[in-house]
Amino acid sequence: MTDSAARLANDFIRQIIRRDLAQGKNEGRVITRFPPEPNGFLHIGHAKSIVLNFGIAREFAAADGVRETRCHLRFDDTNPSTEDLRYVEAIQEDVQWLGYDWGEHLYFASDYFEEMYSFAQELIRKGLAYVDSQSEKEIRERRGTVTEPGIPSPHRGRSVEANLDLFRRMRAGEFAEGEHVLRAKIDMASPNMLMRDPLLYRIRHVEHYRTGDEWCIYPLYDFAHPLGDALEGITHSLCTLEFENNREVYDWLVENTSVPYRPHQYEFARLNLDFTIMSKRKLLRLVKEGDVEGWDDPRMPTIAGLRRRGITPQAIRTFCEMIGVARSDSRVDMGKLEYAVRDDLNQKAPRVLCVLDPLKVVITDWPQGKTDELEAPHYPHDVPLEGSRILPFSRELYIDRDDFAEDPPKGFRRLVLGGEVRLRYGYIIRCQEVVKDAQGRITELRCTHDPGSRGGSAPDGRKVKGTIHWVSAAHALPCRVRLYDRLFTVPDPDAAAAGRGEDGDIRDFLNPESLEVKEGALVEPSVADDPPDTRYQFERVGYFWRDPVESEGDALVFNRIETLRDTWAKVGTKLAAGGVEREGRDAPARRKGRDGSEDGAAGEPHAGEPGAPPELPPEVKARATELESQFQLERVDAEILARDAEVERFFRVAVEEWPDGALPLANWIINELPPLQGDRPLEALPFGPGELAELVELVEEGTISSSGGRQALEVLARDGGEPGAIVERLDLAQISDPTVLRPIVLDVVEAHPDKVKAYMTGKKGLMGFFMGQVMRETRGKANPEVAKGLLSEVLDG
RNA sequence: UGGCCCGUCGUCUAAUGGCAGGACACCGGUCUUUGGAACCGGCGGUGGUGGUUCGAAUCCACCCGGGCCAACCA
Repeated sequence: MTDSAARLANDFIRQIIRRDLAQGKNEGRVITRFPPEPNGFLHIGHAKSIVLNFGIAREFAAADGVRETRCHLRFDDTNPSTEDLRYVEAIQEDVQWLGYDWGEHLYFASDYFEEMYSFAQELIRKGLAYVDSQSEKEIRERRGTVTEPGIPSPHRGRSVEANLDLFRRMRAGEFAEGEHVLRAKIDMASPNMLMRDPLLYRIRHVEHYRTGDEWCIYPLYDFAHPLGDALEGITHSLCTLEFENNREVYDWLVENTSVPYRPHQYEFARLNLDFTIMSKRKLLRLVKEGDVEGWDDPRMPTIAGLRRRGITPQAIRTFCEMIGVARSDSRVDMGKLEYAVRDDLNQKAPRVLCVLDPLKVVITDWPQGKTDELEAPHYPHDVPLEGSRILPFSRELYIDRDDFAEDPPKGFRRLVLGGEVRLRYGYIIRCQEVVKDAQGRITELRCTHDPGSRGGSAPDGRKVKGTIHWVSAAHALPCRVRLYDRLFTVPDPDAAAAGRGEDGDIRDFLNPESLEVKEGALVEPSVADDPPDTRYQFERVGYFWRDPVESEGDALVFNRIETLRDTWAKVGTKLAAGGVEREGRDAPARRKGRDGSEDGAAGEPHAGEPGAPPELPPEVKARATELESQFQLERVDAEILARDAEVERFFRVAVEEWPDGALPLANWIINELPPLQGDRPLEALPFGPGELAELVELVEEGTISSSGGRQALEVLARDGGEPGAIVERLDLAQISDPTVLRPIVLDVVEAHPDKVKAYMTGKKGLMGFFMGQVMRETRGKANPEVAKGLLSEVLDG
């Protein structure tokens, strides 16, 4: 597998969509949405969501059984005090720049205010919402805590008429902010805090950037979001993990209002990237406090920042596909983004020469005033693009200061006194003399050249290890180069700040060296003719492009998009670590690895001790003891059965049906039933203890295999029925006859000669593979002992 | 602490009861007029303990660790 990106993504969300499609849900529609709040700029975490949502719409358009796919852009603008048109515009620009198109499906939650108002009235009429007139503080205090239930509002019992009237007057502007709110009437004792009568509407006498002063009541997220989704016919509403608890409210709302569609919410892990932050609020603060130059500062993780830095939309999309989509909290290594950026630019960036820190080189045997025009290709041999430019070569040149060493570290392949080096596309030169100023600083190198090496190849075929970049002093263009590094000094600034307690501040972990400006850099003259948005590789240095903001007019200001991989810098770091006083080029500039992670974990707590059994209510314990002695069950099993009276009853009735089957019945009830049960109560199952007993007995007596038993149980749990009949209908009778099984076993073995060889040479784990094949062939009907015996007979000789 | 969710190489992510695989990173090598790219090879993982099963990363129980929830934010 050389191209992982080519492999179609199959994350859990796409699996759900495929499943829904296969089951004919939503009439073959796959409709997603990206729902930003216009209260800040989008960042790379949003890019993950954009690529997911728009990517799904694009991808599934061609899938089987699909009638329609699309992805909406919906502004979730229900909070007038933080939102602004300027953000709406910036967000649209960012989404488009990333390469996505919402077509005509641009929506605003604020466009639904009237409809939402009607849904609120509907809830009131159904007795499912009420106007609460407690103060904000009272509401908060009476919500209870995670361990204690809340206290119902004294206004919870208001009549439908009173609620309707009050709500109408809220809208009419008769009340001040905070005087009343509209609340859903759900459950003040719910273990899910969000279900404790969530607020639906609040009064805000604030002008909304779109609806002006048309409204003075505004819906809250929990109310507006599901309704917006439903109104737009969203089928799969994808959001991040922190909204997990909100799903219960979401479902409650779409089930209790007469919305046209029934959308479903699925949550995935938001993106966390090392050495940066993703909170819009915190990013806004960096902007406001001047820590960065704006939302589009190239150090920012914002789309605008990445764009200004020079990163391409393709690189961001690739990155998003590389990191995948899952449900576990994660933190992605910067290296992954860097890889995506380099991989993209390597394929398209023309190569040019630029000297960041110039050191003068005089070619003493080069005639004064003579200029040689060298043709240099824009791309290396392995990039399939054409193009070249002219590189002027003259007596006075500049090279980068760290491409010369008076006292070279081991392995140094660049210029040294008395040594040779190749000037890229130019000549091989030899350093004859080092000129220093009064302070001992090197000011000039005096070199001679090999006239026969024009273009860089030695006429006599001698090996010149080093090749360095250079510019001609008389022709080079002065420029400013901005080198960016990570914004923070620690991988997880939020955690680091939190680790400092109350007054922890992420700004304490800002990297003071996140921007280094090279004022006196010199770039080859050819760049003057290029389009201003050209992304270059400055050979041996990194990828750069002209800063679109600072490069007004002729000013040449370059941003470093990304460094090149630099194995020499790594050697330098290692040498330094080994106590050798040497530094590779740039070595200290980039901190690799997870330094700064502070507090080394001392004294890991030990996991896995058996641990005291959970403290059960005495009554449960007593019933467990009873079960334990009555049926000779293991204590743990007895307790599991006793924990739920309904489960215990189920078990007891089943045992009545089959008195000898207590143990297997307990096993099946404990281990096999729960996953099939889902969230249905036992009583809601389409079968009872009698059927289970019958089924388990069929397994125990060998009529069907345990695998067959599980298959039958699946059917039983789904459709109900009579076990014997199911076994009959599905043809699940166990195959224990060796004469029947043997040919199947032989077939399986013959079909996999390579596996057999591997097995013979010791890979015994393959027995599971062969068993699996036999089971597959027999649809789980093979008697495992017999099959295994046969297999072992064949394979082990 | 109540509820919900999540634990797979250093990192991200597959395997949906049947061979623990890929990517990034790292290490070594080949090649090289970029210490780039490419290519080849290597290192390295199912949090723990029990149980169910012929077979468990996957199902069950407990433990450990992590996340989210007590805004009139989203």
